[in-house]
Amino acid sequence: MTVSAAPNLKIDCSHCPIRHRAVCSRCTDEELQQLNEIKFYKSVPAGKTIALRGEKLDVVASIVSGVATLSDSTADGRAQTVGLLLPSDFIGRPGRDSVGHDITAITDLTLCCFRRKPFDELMVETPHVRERLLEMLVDELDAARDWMLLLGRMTAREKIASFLMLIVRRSSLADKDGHLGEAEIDLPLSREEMASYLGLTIETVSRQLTSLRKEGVISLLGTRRVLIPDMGALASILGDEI
Amino acid sequence: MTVSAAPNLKIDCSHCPIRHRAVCSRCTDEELQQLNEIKFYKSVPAGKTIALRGEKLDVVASIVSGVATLSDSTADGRAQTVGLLLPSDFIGRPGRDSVGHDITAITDLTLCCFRRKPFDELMVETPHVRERLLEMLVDELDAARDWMLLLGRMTAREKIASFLMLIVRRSSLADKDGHLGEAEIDLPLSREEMASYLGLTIETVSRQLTSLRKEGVISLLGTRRVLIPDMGALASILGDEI
DNA sequence: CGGGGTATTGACCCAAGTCAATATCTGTGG
DNA sequence: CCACAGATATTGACTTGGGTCAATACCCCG
Repeated sequence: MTVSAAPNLKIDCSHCPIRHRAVCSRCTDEELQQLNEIKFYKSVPAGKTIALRGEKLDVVASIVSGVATLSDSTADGRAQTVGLLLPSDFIGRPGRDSVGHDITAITDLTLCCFRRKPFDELMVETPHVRERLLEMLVDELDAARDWMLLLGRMTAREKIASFLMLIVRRSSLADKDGHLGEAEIDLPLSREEMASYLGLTIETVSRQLTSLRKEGVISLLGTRRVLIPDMGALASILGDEI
Repeated sequence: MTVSAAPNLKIDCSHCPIRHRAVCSRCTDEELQQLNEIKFYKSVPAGKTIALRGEKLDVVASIVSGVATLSDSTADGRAQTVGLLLPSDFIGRPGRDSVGHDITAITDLTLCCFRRKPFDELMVETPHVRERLLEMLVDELDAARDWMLLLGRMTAREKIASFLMLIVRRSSLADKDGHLGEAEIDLPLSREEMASYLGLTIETVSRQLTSLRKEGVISLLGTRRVLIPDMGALASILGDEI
């Protein structure tokens, strides 16, 4: 899944799989050329902590492939995943040189990195990057708030259904909707990671998946692959009647 | 608490109580003058819905005084407050002309408003506004994610303690810290609104406040006023040992 | 001083957590 | 290719924190 064993090999932006969604999506060919000159790829192995809350991080990056999480935890160690970073998502907070939450590679990652200084300079000159970053930030804020509804008010069953729908939505790389018939997805997270993201325990995640399977809402093809024969049935769990 | 019965009376920016925290806090005198020309005040009565999710809103605003909330709800009506808007906070999403979540005035509000179009134009010209808005957005995203930890992992007791500490932090207008001895605050929210913000029910909020009172961690002076004789005791509920 | 909203308190219940026992994958070395 | 070990996932039995339902109490404000 990673682009190459040679970590610093650049692929041309025009062939980049996240070209149309990432922070560079609005750029002209000329602007892409500028980005191309300062970018560098980096591979991160699964499980690696990229940065801890408060640490300095003098690179920003787009996720080209793989999955990372943002997480926070209480003083006694209870952990909550507060953000899921999928391909095209951006790592780094504009205007801040430290990270707000722990960043962890869940799978092997390929990152398209920029040193903060040249990136910030470039942001001043190329409004297309600046505007897209602002837009992505606003989207993330909305998504975080939507997730607050899930964490604060939804039942375990609704949380699982919401998560499956999120993965369906994000796993079709193009944003063509549809998704009203059948869908088949690979879960990017283990049961433990799902539990952390949904504010549940492993056992409850497992039980709810089993229960949805027994009701025929989903089929489990191995432990990570899920077939959803009817997205409408899943949506109706959230009361979104068709 | 509102500035005036005449809603459109402008006060001069240099005397504005939120001058040093709001979106205009970085502005030079000259830039303030520009803002001053296009701003207008508006009063909103307590309880009024300012906008519903998805609605167009062609003004943006800073809260000068009063409290508003952002909220979201499930199809069957369970509601979660996803953001608390206090004086100096900003209403409106840059680059979007619709709102992402329901906005409600909790108390009477005084807003410092700008029509979106002239504000957007001004943002292009005055980097100080643009940068401050970006910074505020990043802060809001961090705060939303911190709240996800509260909603997903904290006990009712910890939620209440966190909320009280948040109000202590925000109610001292200046950001001088300290807050390790005594503090006395006015709760800006009713029990119901607190419950909505904390992902609890009214009854649980009430019971936890009673329990903290019985233990001497807080004193309730009437229903809205809280005396905290020792902030350290409150902080230790979150495991933040001194 | 009475009435509607707001808050507290009590009794009971249940969804999800905890603890514990298997079961099932996955990868490694014989 | 199989056996084995460690990690991951499932399932069961039991507990519990916080929800629900219901009865007061409180508190402004006309």
